[in-house]
Amino acid sequence: MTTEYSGRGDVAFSLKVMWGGEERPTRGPRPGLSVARIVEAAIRVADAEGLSALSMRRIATELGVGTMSLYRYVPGKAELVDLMLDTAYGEDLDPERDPGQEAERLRAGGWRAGLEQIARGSWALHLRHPWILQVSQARPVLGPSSITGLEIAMRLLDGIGLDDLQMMKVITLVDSYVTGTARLVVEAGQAAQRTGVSDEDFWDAQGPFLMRFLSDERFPTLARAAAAGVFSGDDGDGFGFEFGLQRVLDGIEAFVAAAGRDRPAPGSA
Amino acid sequence: MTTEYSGRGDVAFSLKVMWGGEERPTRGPRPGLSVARIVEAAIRVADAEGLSALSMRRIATELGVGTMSLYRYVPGKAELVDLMLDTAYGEDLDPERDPGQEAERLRAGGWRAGLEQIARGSWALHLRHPWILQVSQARPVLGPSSITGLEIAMRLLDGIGLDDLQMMKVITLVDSYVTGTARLVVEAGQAAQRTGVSDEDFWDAQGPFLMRFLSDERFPTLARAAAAGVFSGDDGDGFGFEFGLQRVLDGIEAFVAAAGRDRPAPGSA
DNA sequence: CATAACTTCGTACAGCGTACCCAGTAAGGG
DNA sequence: CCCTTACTGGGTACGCTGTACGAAGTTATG
Repeated sequence: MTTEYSGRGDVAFSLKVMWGGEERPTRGPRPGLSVARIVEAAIRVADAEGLSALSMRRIATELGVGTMSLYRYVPGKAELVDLMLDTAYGEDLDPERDPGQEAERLRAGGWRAGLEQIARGSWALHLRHPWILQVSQARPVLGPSSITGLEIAMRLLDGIGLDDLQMMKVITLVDSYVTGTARLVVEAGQAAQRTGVSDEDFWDAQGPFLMRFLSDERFPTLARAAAAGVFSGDDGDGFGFEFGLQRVLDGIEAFVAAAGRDRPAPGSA
Repeated sequence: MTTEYSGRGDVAFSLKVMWGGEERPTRGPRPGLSVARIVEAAIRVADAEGLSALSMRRIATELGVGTMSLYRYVPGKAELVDLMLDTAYGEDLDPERDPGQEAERLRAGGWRAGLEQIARGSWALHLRHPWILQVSQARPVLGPSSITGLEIAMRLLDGIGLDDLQMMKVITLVDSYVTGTARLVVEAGQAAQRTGVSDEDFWDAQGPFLMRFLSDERFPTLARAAAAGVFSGDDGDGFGFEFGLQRVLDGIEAFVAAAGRDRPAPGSA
């Protein structure tokens, strides 16, 4: 389960580091570490071993320093997680291009293609950094990367006939769908590692009970579906990600078309 | 963040208790507790104080027993979580009605209305038991409640022109959307309690940085949207749940219509 | 060169899940 | 009837966590 929280602790600290960068103090010995290096190591550990393996001691070992040295750079684990998140979100952003240019690029193939590309990017990001899904983003700390991503998405949808609130809801819809599905895939993929139970042992244990409900007259539809191979795991479309994404985009497209009929977008007839 | 895992530990035990019930041993003193009472207490604690407050010691205190007594009934915390999940899933199920009857009832207003009702039920369940979203269901332990829910959904969609795999993908799509959105709402709602930072303090800390990007020329669209009140929190439609649900259902409806044209459902012309 | 600012990091503490073990209780067999 | 056996209750202890505190070492400044 997830037990790490974003946006707790010293929010001001996280924000300052994210937006401002670090400034070197003048006196005393040179710092042997940096916030960036700590965040990088933390992401490395979380990627490889999962969020539950991410302890301050583990990060310190990774960096070859004492545990408490980390607290010279970061107020606590909560702030570190904030920084990890914004750093990960920033991976796909080109610092050379501002949000306007990026949105323009995405618009080239139409807003639907652009939205699809954003969704696929987010999907890949979550598969690359599965721990993100375990961070409860109760109060998203608005770092530059997440803000930039949001601006790009809003700009992409701007002028197609939706008002600001509708644009926001469309973005939220796509994001909810992507994260909801990513959760299923990520968790299934890491099940063996995380639970300490191998796939084989798990299904050996479930087997007798599966047989039980497959032959139960109360579950005929499931029995038929199981026989058709529905439960045989990944079919190459990560738990129906592509299928669902197209349905979601279809639904949004219908809405945009209806909104355009009610109130034609500027520039159209 | 989430750090509890379903489907680890003694899976066979969880399944046995879920499907079989407990049998009383003959010798020795009568057990003062029962698995059901422990699960109930655990859910109570998790509902009220969040998953991070759910410790074996806390449950024992709640029940007025020693911590280690719990281990007479449950092999460990992992199995307890399995049982909590299936118990929660079972809340909306009427034990008097079998899946077939329930599906029939849901079909009365058409498959779309039925699916909408399932989605809304799942939505309410997640808001009632927010901790469910923090349990990483890497390997879902197939308890009777989750199986029954799946059978009902499959039966509802049966015969409308989709094959088994397509039906499953539709269900997965709706479920992903609901859980993805529920996560946003639940986490936002419990932010103050969980993070130990009040709404006021949080926004006081974010404020200066919000101002910064709202006046930044790189984020004009966000600035406009913020002025339009897009960020002012819940607008009565839990982060666009209803909006998104209708878009998702629209997308599914279009797909079903297309599938029906290709290969007419049995019973139609 | 003394001082103040800064560094590293060992130790300690409370809380976690739970392994181990012993004491107490009640039913079954002689 | 009582001893054996199976069971329940739960105290103690261990290794893990995040992190508060403070001691010791390093360096730029007055």
